[in-house]
Amino acid sequence: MVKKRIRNPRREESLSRAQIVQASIELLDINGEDGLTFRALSERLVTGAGAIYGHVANKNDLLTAACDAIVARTLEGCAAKKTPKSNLRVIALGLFDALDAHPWVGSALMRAEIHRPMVRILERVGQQVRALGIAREQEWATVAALMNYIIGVATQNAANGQNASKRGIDREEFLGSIADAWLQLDQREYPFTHSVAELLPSHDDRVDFLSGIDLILNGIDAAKRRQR
Amino acid sequence: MVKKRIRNPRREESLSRAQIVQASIELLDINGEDGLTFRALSERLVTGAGAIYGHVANKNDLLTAACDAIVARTLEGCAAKKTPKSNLRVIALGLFDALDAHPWVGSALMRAEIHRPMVRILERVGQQVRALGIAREQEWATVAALMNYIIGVATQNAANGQNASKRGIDREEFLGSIADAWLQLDQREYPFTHSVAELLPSHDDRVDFLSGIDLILNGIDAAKRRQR
DNA sequence: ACCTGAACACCGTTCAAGT
DNA sequence: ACCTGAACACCGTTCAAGT
Repeated sequence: MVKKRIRNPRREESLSRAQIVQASIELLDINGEDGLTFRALSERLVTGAGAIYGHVANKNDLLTAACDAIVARTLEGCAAKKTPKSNLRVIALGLFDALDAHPWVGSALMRAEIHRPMVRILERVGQQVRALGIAREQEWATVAALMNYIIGVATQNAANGQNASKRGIDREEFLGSIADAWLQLDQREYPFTHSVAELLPSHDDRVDFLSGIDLILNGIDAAKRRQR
Repeated sequence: MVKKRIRNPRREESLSRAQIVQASIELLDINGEDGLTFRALSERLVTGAGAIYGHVANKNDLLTAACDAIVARTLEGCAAKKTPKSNLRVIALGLFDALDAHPWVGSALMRAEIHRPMVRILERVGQQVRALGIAREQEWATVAALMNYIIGVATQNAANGQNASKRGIDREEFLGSIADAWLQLDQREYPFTHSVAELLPSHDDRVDFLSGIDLILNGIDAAKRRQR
């Protein structure tokens, strides 16, 4: 008896890159970084794994595109309508919340090279820093300080939330377990870590995040004062 | 004819975790992040792949341990003997150079959770920030700003160097290719990015890195002045 | 007790075959 | 021209078999 291979019929409408990117975002939101595989993706799109390669160069390209879509949407929602400082706070908080909602974006953003999504953030932050009117030689370092602070702290915060929910506990409980680990370290070797361990579980992430932004903005003011 | 399975003789001295971590560092230095596989590692250690699991929980544990070894060695070389500000500069530059020499450390450091290597850096930076004598409520944000700046910028710099050498060009040429890509963006949508593109290839990474550190330290001074 | 290495259940990516 | 899906060359991890 000959086995008859039954091949699924050809899909009627062709795939689009936007469709693929949107499905990727959904998979990443549901299952995190590991949730994005070509098998899961082709199943969700009801197509063959190979078909995706017609619209996307490889997995890294796909992850970058998904990340870029989130960043673009987020920044669109942050109109620059007030003072530069207040605009910077709005951008920072917008990204903070976006990374919290899509925890995989943080690590995608930090993956090597200065990709398109990074350039979007660079441009938005850079415009506002320039509007502050500081010396050109200081601009680059200032923008770098702000961007790294925003992305670094927001990514860490998102990872904390994700780790907590993965273990079925809330953020405070999760931070408490980290604090416990810190308190087990040798007190003489780790005095600073010991002393901040107690504060860790109860601190308000968004408030602390914003006060760090203000700290850097104060540094900018100090630099401006000095150059006069 | 019966095939006689020839099994390699049992290794005489047992494996140690330190040996495994050192071999991992060597693989990572040679071939980057992808260079670390259990097959390559067991070949280098002349053992079976499974044997490694007696000393290491999984691949992530192994990568963290390798990263931790580099960070620990680096910080040991940064004795805190002068003023807090100057100590912070020494620590920052030490990490900058270590990540440049081992480009895989940056991404390992940024991988989720606040691991041991991160705590080492937290402690060193925290001690010096505390010595600056700022208000306790500001400490956390200050330390976060410094740590994220140091790790973020150093990681980006290391990735640039690695990407350049991977493509057989030098750092300046590589940054030049990024600048070209930036100049292709719509000038009206990306005015800031356009205006800094020219400066990108020629800027001195270490000098810019240090001036960012000073910017944050200035913010600390400003905060201190305000609280008096 | 600890190592050995085949086996397992996955990956990303390719490409002949189909429509 | 574009999709389909088996095949390929890898992974990390496990575990029966060996010493």
